[in-house]
Amino acid sequence: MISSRGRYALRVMIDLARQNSDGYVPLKEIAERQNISKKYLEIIAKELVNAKLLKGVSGKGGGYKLSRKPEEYPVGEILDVMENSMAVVSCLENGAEACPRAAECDTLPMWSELNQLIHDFLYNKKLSDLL
Amino acid sequence: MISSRGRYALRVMIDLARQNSDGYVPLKEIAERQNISKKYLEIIAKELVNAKLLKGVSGKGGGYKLSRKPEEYPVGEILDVMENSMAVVSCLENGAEACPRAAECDTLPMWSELNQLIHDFLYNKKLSDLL
DNA sequence: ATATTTGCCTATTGACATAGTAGGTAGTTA
DNA sequence: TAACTACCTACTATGTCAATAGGCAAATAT
Repeated sequence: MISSRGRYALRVMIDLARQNSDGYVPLKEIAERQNISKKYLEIIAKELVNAKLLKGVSGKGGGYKLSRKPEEYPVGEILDVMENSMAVVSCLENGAEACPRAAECDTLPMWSELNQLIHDFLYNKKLSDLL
Repeated sequence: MISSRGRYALRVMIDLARQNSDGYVPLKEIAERQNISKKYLEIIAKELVNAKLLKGVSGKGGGYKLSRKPEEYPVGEILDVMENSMAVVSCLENGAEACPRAAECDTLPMWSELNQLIHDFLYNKKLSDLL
């Protein structure tokens, strides 16, 4: 299940893509347009900056802007930054310890297949497809 | 993310399908074979009985058995019983209150599409495919 | 009848993630 | 120097998940 953080992050990215100004857009404006608590969006924006998906500049005239063109953001990448894990089962999480039952597990192939299906869907979909 | 409850439920169903006896299989045996706490499996088995996926009989000689043939259990149905929600976003949950932003939501079509993809995958896959 | 087996019911615990709030610090421009 | 803006740390409330514990009820074998 995609959390609020992930969904909000997507809305911030969409909002920024729509402003398509070369300048920086303050979070206050985004929060008002999207009707989301600015305080909460700060957490989200910070993580997007850490992951280099956004550029942030402090001070008067500062704010956030996209660091790439909208066509170059896979939706899945944005969600991966925000979500704790996008894997369908915990044993397929990135960095999970190898399951001792893996070789005999009757369901692992199914989970892998589903995981791939979701991954492909979300990485083929681009931010520009949501504008 | 599929929880332990969902994964364990699937293992119980697979185990029962493999015993293919007409009699009832006590949970104690399943718990030992699958190496899962019997107490915890009781919770899971109860829910499967409530949903009519299993038949349970108390007393000596009692236990559980499948109420259909393995080919007639979609994996998705088993998981739906155990998981709180299988929807990718909360606004698509069964019985969710209608989101006021639905008409203008830029991401809803994508979530619906992904939701359908997952649903189809899990309902086309049958318990018999996991044996 | 009675003991044994087995499912079922209620309650509780600890751990963890999520959603959100609050207040303050530091950087940048006018 | 004033105003604005991102960023940092900490806290709280709520909910879900995984698992345990003890006892009751049903059904059978002896």
